[in-house]
Amino acid sequence: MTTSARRLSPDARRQQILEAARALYADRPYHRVSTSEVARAADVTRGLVHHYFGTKRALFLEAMRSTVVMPAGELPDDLAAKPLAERTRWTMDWILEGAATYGQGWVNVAGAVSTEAGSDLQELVDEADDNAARLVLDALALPDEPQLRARLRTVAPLVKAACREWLQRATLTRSDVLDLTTAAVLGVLRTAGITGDAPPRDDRPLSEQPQSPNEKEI
Amino acid sequence: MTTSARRLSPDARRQQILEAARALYADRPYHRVSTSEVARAADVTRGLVHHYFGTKRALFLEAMRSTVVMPAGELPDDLAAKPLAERTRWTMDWILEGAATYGQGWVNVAGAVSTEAGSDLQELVDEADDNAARLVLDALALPDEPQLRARLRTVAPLVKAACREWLQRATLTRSDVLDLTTAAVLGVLRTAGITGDAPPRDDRPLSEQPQSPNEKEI
DNA sequence: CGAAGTTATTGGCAACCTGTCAACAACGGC
DNA sequence: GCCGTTGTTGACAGGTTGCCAATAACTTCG
Repeated sequence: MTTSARRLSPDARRQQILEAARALYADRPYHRVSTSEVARAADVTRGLVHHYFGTKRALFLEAMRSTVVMPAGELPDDLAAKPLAERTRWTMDWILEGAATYGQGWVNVAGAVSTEAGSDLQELVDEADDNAARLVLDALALPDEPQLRARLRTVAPLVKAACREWLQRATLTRSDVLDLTTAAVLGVLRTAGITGDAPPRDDRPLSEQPQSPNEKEI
Repeated sequence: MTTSARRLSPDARRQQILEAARALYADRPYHRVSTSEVARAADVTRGLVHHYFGTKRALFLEAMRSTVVMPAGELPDDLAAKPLAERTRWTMDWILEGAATYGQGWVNVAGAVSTEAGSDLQELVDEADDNAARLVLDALALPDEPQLRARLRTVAPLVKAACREWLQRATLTRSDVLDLTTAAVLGVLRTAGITGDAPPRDDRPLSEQPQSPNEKEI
């Protein structure tokens, strides 16, 4: 309840409004929170909200950005020598730890509905997933090749879905999710020729699998 | 331009309006399509739209439901005898085939942004993912246990993300996605103790993996 | 210390949107 | 052809967004 009848530094005001918006969007979706409400919650005029953020959508996006990004803690770096499987498991455990504490927002924001391809929200979530992928690559001491990162990006939504099954539906336990996500990451990495403890020579586990039914390229 | 000045059967009108809504929502998000526009596109009055669907949100959800559901084609059932890995690969290939043709909508609808936990859209997407999971279980001739289905539900968003990487970003090829999703499904199944009857080159299961760092139950 | 300049903040205006309802008119049955 | 049924319309009320000129708070300078 900061007394806010008077003048404030632009940064402070922005922050104050953003905080109010975050709180409101935390339990109601976009189209059910009006700028008037945000303004009232921040104890300012509606005009001021538009003065700082221009449009309601911009405010929403900026409010979301802070909850979507993975909370970057520091992971133990003493596991550089351990085998890939173990490193992966540690990393996933570390991510789950973050999801359980900070990640209410990160888990809930599962993606974007936006048949429109270049949606603003889609971009935001994609950015967050890309960050998560890069983060995992770094934790596993793997090279940051774009193709490899693309593969890991696809795992991010799986992790989020698994966390929802665990935290919201309680259909899976924490160790279930740990097993699940670890297996997924390792499986995906293996398709990129990364098997960890095996020598860098790609032993192509999928190569000996049956031919695809309708194998059209691209 | 169907002449629609005159009376129509309720079903026909509903369908007509729904189609118009689908077309509009196909390239613009919810909050940027007004009911007036839908009405104009359907060549009816705005009042009629509300008469049939009550609220704009209801119209939106009903329009989405048709694009979110996986197009259920028939899969070849002559692979009952083949090993699990091959069955999985066939199934994923079949899903990718559907995604490439019908699934523009299914792929784009990646999830729901809705910090609000019980969002209507979230429910819709969850329902679709659950259907997909059940579908895969059926294709793989696996028992439909709730726990197993929960695990497979988490793979659905990964498949969608992979399809987006393939179809929209072109960062992965079709066979990349096929490898990726197959590996993910197999990995996830393995965590449920399903290794495929025969021991198929099951190199390193999770059993001999290192203990979890902070293994807190639930 | 007072005046002038900055600029954060306000209040209200205009356009739009959603949801509702009574009135109208097209169609089918008798 | 008349009449009841019902698909369809037009308009009204409340609420929302975006914008802008006016105002007032704070700072700086003479």
